Amino acid sequence: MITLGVLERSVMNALWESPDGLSAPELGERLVAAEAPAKRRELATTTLLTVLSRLESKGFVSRSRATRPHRYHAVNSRSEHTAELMHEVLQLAPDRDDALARFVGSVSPTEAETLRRLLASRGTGN
Amino acid sequence: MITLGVLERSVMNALWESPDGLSAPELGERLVAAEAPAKRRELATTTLLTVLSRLESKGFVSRSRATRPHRYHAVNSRSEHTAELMHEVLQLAPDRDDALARFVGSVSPTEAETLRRLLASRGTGN
DNA sequence: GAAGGATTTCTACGTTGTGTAGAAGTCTAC
DNA sequence: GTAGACTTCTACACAACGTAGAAATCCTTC
Repeated sequence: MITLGVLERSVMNALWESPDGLSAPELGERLVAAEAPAKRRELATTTLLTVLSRLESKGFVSRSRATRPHRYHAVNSRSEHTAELMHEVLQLAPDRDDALARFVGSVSPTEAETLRRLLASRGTGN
Repeated sequence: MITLGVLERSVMNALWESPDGLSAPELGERLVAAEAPAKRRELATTTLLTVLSRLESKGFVSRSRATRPHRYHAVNSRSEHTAELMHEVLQLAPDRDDALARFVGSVSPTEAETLRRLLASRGTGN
């Protein structure tokens, strides 16, 4: 399964919260700001560029070369990403229905309600 | 997130399909049998023991030292494991409801039906 | 249109997780 | 108590990730 390292995840989080995308230097600012003051630390811009390139290869990030500090965007929203991951996980199980049952059995009542509403608005599917 | 390597996953699959657990040599047999004939290949028993130990550290496997070839059991069923993973993924998203919505939006009609049935039998939750 | 600084790409190294298994140690049946 | 089965220890290769300097490229300005 495609998984992300801790820095990669921070980067994605920053991008997900920036609808207009970010340049590498802007990204740097966001990341320091997001860190707990105790362990704030600068990351070299080249470091971020490397990570962004890798995320681009993985298909999580797209880059616009139009402007000079290139701008990077998250390809999918965080919700889409999460949903996709959940599907990947589910796909790995041969006993999908059973897994779904376990999953539903362990969601919070609030989430169960959300699910019900969503399924209702989806139509019966039959 | 806790993720498994490809051999680790094969091992877990074998264990999930063996309610009575497996010893390392038994596990070896299962694994060769499960491989496509083209690339069948023996794994040294020590290799399997290493992997099993690591899985034990990760909490996925328990071992019984009562008998001499130790017996290894999966701690959780595959469905439980899958459901747990799905929860982990969901937990990482700050916008859980949104992620759930995306998820539900992309399940197959059959799965949607399954979900409805499961949610119905769960009670309203209110 | 050449120079200089900003930006990106290339290259590289340390660390960690996983696959792999031999060597060394331990246990049990005889 | 010893041989052989079994386990633990140790080790190495390889990939992914974090990290960043060196080298190359690209605008801007003179």
